[in-house]
Amino acid sequence: MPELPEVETVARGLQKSVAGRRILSVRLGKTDFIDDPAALERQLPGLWIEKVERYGKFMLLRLSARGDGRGDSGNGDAEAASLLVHLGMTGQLAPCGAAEPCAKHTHVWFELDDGRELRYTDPRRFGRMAYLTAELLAEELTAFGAEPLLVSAEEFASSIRSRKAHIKALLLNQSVLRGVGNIYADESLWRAKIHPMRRGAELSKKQAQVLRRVLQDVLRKAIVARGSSISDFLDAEGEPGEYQRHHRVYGREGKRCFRCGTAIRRVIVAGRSSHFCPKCQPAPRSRKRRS
DNA sequence: CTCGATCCCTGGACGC
DNA sequence: TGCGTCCAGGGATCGA
Repeated sequence: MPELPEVETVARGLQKSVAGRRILSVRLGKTDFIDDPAALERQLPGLWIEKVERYGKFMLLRLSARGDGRGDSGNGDAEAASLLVHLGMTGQLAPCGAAEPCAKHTHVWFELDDGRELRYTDPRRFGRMAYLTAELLAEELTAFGAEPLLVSAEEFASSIRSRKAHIKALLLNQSVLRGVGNIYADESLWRAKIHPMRRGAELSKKQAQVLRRVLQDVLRKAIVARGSSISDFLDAEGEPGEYQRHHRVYGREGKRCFRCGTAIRRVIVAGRSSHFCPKCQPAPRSRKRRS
């Protein structure tokens, strides 16, 4: 399940393996996850992949019509377009030899100028792909919140403490922070000793400060470990990540808390499984019942 | 505007 | 062995 560290891992891999290559042709299978399939087929052939970047959980393949691989001078930038890719739950984007057999659920093939193909595979098709001009891309990206690894303490605290929603929902909300998903939300709440159903506005300044620090720490360590491979995440080289070995609560319902030994519990918050230690992460006071 | 519930999709786990 | 059911979850959408 690609979240920020997994997408960062894939983007870095693709930056190494396909940046500087030219797209010769595009072939499409199922297209219900593509904004405008015809635009891909029409616009991409002939363009160079200048650079692969991450934005939240998105990958941005920066394209150009010239392709000296240097971004470089001149105009043209007004024309610069990007391929936006979201891996959803099960998406994979990786290059391979054009002659290699295709994995099941391969839906997009980009023929490259070096005999390889960049292929997109996604069984559940929760992902998204779109060809966007610079202008449309800029518009698209305004909907997202701060980058978790760059957000200042002040901005983080104010965006959380001004909200009444559950803290878990806020961490998952891409217009608040971009890139955090279920695993890293649970892991950072456990480290910060904050119950997932606490309200954003309930957090003290100190708690917000701690939460930001542990979230950044978890994300950085997960990037070093090349992400978490829970079910089927593989990076652009086809390798699994290692960070699942460091999980403290995610997927550990019924097992002992690493800090206090209490059984880890799971509740649904914001429609998602939320794992927490009932002792280390005390529940908010429930308003009803007093004897 | 804010928040929460529902739905999309497929493969894997599990019960009988 | 096979069939049915449930669950995983990012994000779009809708209603309160």
